[in-house]
Amino acid sequence: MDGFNLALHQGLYVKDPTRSELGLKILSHGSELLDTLGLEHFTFRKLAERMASTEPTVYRYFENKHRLLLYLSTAWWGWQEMRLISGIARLHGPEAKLAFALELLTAPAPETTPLPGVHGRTLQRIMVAEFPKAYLTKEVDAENQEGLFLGYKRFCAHLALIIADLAPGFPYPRMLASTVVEASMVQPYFQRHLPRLTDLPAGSETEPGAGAAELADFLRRLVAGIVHEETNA
Amino acid sequence: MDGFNLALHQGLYVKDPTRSELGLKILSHGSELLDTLGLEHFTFRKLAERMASTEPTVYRYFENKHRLLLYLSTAWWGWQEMRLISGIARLHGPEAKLAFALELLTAPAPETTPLPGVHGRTLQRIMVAEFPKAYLTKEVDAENQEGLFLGYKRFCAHLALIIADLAPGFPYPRMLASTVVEASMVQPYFQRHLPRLTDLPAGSETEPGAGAAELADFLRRLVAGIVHEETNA
DNA sequence: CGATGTTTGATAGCAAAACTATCATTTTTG
DNA sequence: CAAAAATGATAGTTTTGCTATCAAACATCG
Repeated sequence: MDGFNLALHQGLYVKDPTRSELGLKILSHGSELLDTLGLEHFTFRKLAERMASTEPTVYRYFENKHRLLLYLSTAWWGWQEMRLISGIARLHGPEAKLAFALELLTAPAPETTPLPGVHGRTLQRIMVAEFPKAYLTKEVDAENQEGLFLGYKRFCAHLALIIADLAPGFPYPRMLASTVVEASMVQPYFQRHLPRLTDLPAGSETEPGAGAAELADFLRRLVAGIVHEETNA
Repeated sequence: MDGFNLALHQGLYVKDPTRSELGLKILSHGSELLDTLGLEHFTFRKLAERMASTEPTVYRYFENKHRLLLYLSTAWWGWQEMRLISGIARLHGPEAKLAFALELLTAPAPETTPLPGVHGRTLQRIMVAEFPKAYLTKEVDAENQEGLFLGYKRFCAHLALIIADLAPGFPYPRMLASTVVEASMVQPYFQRHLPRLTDLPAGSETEPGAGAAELADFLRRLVAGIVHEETNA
């Protein structure tokens, strides 16, 4: 069963894109084009053109490009959550679980996602470059009320649980979790575009995941350091 | 001398806005409106209307709203850098310097900035909500080449130096510095809009800087923890 | 003081983006 | 086969982003 275990919040779309060929084409071509052009230059008109379809058709599935981004984000974090849960089920001890979570956050994504036709790497690049724009808007409160950020919040909550398990007395598990997750996204971006802001190796364009080990090591130290402080206090 | 010690890169503007009344009006009204509307809804047309001026006039000072954001960002980070340098000059030992830097990053900004008519709090809110959009674009490489991110990079470099001073053997001082700076921006945003992602107190709207102490404490632990690990290794 | 250059305002306009409406077709489904 | 739903085709609106033109106001310099 390669189906959709991900129950995506229905406020994300006008019409469920996973339930028709056309919808799936919007997702696959949409993610490719979004990755290529970036959210600012991406338009439904260009997407329709690329799909040999029309603008109103795209609008029948998604209210606007911002909702499409939210949809892809929720799919991403839902997938990450799923992989986290199934991955740590067989593990014992919070250290191992943390290591697994950091691996998930830092390694190149698998090509095959729960959204057929959408490549994992593409989705991952979109998340790195565009995800903050999903919540840095004036509509954030209304959209949060609608539950459109649940995917991200749940993933962070899982990580916070692992951290709390690791350091029972630590007062900021959720803050540490979201800091780690955000760092796992922004540091690879800095590595590629503003390399003086990071210590990750400037690596060539063609090797994805270069520096993943260093980044995971850094994040592990971040958590381990605080835990150590805590247990010493 | 309350003048402009901040030499802002001239690629940021078409015509230096600090050298005319009109330019200063663009900065003061521009920052207010940007804060109120957010980058997406902010337009030069609305700004001109608010200033009782015209659109082409605004374009004579800034190429587009993205450059205005870059200008305000550079002013912000230049100011922060200035305050950091002058603040730590009288301090001895990296611990005290770090504490000062974290205070700068987490406390509500002073109202008076080097840009007359631009309020510190307004600028700070703009940075929290909009700054990532300054670098999360397809033009980032070209703009970085132009030196338009020097302000941010320099501030982070200073912090990285303090961290390196604190933990000479630590291999990721720049990554830690940018992680701390980014967290100091995003956590207050989460506090207000996505509170389940943080541990900062949900506080009422009217108290700015609520949770600043907790945030600074968290960031201090983040750095101290890694240092501790390092000196133990 | 008068000529010259710069700044601003006023008006206009254009191409693209972000939608929405309508209606004819095709496809699906009961 | 009829009814309903999905898509395509076409067209149109408003807003955004940006440029062009020209005249009035203002500054400055010989």
